[in-house]
Amino acid sequence: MNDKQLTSILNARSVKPTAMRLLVLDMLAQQEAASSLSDLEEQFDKVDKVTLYRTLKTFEQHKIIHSIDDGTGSAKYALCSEGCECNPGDLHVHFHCQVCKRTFCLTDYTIPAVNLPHKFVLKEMNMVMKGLCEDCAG
Amino acid sequence: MNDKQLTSILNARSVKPTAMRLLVLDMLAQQEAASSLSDLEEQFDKVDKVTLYRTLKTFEQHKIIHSIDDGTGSAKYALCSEGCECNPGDLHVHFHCQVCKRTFCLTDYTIPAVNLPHKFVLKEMNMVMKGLCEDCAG
DNA sequence: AAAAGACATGCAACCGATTTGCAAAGTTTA
DNA sequence: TAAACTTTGCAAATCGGTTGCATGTCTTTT
Ligand SMILES: [Mn+2]
Ligand SMILES: [Mn+2]
Ligand SMILES: [Zn+2]
Ligand SMILES: [Zn+2]
Repeated sequence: MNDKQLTSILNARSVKPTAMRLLVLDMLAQQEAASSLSDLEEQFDKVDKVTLYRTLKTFEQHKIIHSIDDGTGSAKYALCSEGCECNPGDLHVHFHCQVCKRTFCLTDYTIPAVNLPHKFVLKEMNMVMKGLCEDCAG
Repeated sequence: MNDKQLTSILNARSVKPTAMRLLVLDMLAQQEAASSLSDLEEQFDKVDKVTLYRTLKTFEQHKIIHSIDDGTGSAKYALCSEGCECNPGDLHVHFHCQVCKRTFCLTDYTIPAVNLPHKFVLKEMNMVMKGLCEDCAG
């Protein structure tokens, strides 16, 4: 993705397009699986972990990325689709491969509805499937 | 639950019923919501966190309890139902209340099936709903 | 019963992921 | 330009979870 496109994503979410943010956004856009803070840190020649951390926080707050709790103990991050508001209706299932350890957004798989007990109010959901991904299932 | 019942639960899962284990199991049986290590620690007058930790690990390995990753950063534990083998089929949905911070087992709500993309193999699942529990929804 | 073995417990210290504090650098505003 | 605000970098703290190791307890063997 070119600089113009990256900048416009940030602008659309009212996040100032600093050099650092453009770099991080670009890197996120290149990933095929969701990335942890450490994953991203490794892919930079030199970057401050805390700045990266805060950049991700900012992105998350402005719905540029969403964080995924796949149960591994380290949060993963992936780009939100354009116009995503991270509402329960927008949410998709995530898949964590136990072999290659990658976590994928199954963006076409919406989380099935569960009707809760009486009076419970639903605000958020998290659904993670674990097993073998297509590459590892052989 | 009386000592005899607690002992038989442990025996049924081949876990030696030590004084400590009986105490912990009794405490778990009294909870209406899933408990974290710290939750349990607070409820004892005096207990070593590591011993408590290892007791929970042992219980989990022997399927006396299951652990719940509700996304709060601290694992919660709750008793398994009798004869539970923690298979994908046995699994139920969990609900975390964002107000009172309690996490509940919705034992009657099985996780709905999602048919994964071609070649993906499912081994485990985790589904957590978040929002307001019946007490907090008012 | 004494010795040996096996398992359980307690305390200290470590670990990885995340978060905070604070000062320096960079930007925007007046 | 000077003040005000935001972003960045480095150090250090926090937090939940985990490991190492010595001690205690209970069981089995001699
Ligand atoms: Mn996703
Ligand atoms: Mn449960
Ligand atoms: Zn894989
Ligand atoms: Zn509640």
